[in-house]
Amino acid sequence: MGRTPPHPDSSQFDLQRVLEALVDPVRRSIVTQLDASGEDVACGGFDLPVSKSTATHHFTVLREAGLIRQYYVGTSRMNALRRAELDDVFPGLLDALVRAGRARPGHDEART
Amino acid sequence: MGRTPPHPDSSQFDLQRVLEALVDPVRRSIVTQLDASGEDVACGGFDLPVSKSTATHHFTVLREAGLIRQYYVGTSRMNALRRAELDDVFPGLLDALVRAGRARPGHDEART
DNA sequence: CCAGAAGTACGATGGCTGTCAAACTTCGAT
DNA sequence: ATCGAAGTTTGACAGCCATCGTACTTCTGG
Repeated sequence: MGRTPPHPDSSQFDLQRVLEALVDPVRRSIVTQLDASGEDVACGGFDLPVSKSTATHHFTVLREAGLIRQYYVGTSRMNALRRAELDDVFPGLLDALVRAGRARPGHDEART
Repeated sequence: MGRTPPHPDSSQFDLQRVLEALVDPVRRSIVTQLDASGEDVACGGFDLPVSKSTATHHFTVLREAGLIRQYYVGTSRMNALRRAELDDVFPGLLDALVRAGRARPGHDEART
């Protein structure tokens, strides 16, 4: 299992899938935190209001939609935002969402 | 019933709600068609792969999220994209989505 | 070698929501 | 005053998906 899980190529990105991934507040929070941090972040490094197993599920959905890239470092699973590829395929989308999340108090940013 | 139904003020727009509205392919198709047409369109003027009652449901969701404005003309219910207000509150979001829908073959544009 | 940390896998469950058909309401023409 | 067109309402139903706990796997540090 240790090895890197399957990631879609950017040529396979699908808008429907991406939106389904981003419509969940927890997942959007992950993307937002990742974007804000500017660095890759381990699963445990996020502030999420759900159990570990649920978090795993969300990371999987994000990965399969092509939003993040995951790789292992020791026992930690690191997560990287696939910004360049996303911007290439869906120009402006990520930025608009991140901006929107910042502007509106919204249900983003989990826990304190 | 004839009278205009309740519409949220742009100050009440909520990102979560907007995304929940736009994640459905049928609803996104409505928005896309509305954007492409440039004019207000009656409910019956859309090309949708669902029954009338389901369509009514989708229009309601879009209206309550603030994406469209609805008003009656005779027995027809007209739909207008609230573009300016949306652009104001969520800059770039609508454009990014419409562009993305055009670029990727995707599940948008219903029927032929 | 062992304990613990970091995740994953696996069911199970509950709630939401997209879908439809059928009956009803309104408005416009004829 | 009637018929049809355009939507709405209501209720039912099915499928999906976010969530959790528990058990399991792996890797690291002592």
